[in-house]
Amino acid sequence: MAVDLELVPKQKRPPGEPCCEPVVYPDVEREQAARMAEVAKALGDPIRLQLVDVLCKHAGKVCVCELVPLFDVSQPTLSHHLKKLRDVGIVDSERRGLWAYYYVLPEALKELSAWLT
Amino acid sequence: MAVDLELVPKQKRPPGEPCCEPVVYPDVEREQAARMAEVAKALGDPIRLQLVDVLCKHAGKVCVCELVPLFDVSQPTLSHHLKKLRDVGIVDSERRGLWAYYYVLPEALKELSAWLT
DNA sequence: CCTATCCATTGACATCGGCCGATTCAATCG
DNA sequence: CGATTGAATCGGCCGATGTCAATGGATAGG
Repeated sequence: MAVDLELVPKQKRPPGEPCCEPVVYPDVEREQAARMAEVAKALGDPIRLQLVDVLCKHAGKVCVCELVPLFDVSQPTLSHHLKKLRDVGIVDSERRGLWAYYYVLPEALKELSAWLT
Repeated sequence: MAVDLELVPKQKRPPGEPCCEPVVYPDVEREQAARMAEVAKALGDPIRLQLVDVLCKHAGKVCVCELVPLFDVSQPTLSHHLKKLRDVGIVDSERRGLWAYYYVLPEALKELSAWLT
C-alpha cells in the first residue's frame, strides 16, 4: 500500500479548484481486496460462518446429514450455503456413496486472516 | 463449541428412522456467529474492505474528501459504504466544520480476527 | 427392478444491496 | 444575508441473495 494520504488542516477552497489531489490506487491492492472481500462475503452469513466453524472444529470430513439438523433451514437451503462456500474455495466435498462429506480448505482463509491481524 | 459430531461409517438407515440424532446448537455460539457474520458482511465488499485498509494503514483520521477520489464511485455511494461500516462499529467519524474525518475502531475486528486464526 | 434415501438443482418469491442523480443540511465565506 | 461547499440522505433502478417446495439423479437394499 503506497497510498500516501496526508491529513492537512482543511480550508475552504476557492470555487472551481478541486478539493483534494487525486490519489492513485494501486491495482494490485485492488485485486487482493477483491479476493478477500469475496471470502468475507461468503462468511457474511451466520449459517455459513457456523458451518465453517463446525467443519474447522471437527477437523475432519462431516456428512451433510449431520449438518442439516444443526440449523433451522431446509436441506436445499443448507446445500445452497455449502455451494457458496465451495465456490469461494473455503470448503470442498467428497462423495462416498449416498453421502457427501465436507471439509475446510484452511488456505482459503489465510489471506483474509493475515490482513485482519 | 460443545457440539460433538461423530464421523461414523454410514449405512442406509431403515425407513422411518431419523438420519441423525438431532444436535443441539448452543445459543451463545449462535450469537457470536451472528456478530462475526455482521462484521464479515461489512467487509464483504471490495470498496469497504479497501476503505478499512486505507484507514488502518493511515493510522489516523482521514477526511471523506480524500477518500472519494480513491474509488470509482460517486460521493453518495461512498457515503453509503461508510455508513455501513459505521453501523457495524468498524469505523467512526468526527465532524470538524464542513469536513468529516473517519477512523477505524480496531476492537470491532478483534473477535472475527481471533476466530479466523 | 422397485423403492427408499441422500443430496443437488430448479423455479418462484420477497428482500436486500450497490449504484446514481437529485436533494437536503450544516457550516463557512464574502 | 446569500452563495458556496462538504457530506449525508432520499428515491428509484436493477441485479444479487436467502428461503422453501418440488423435482431430479445417483446409489443402495430388498
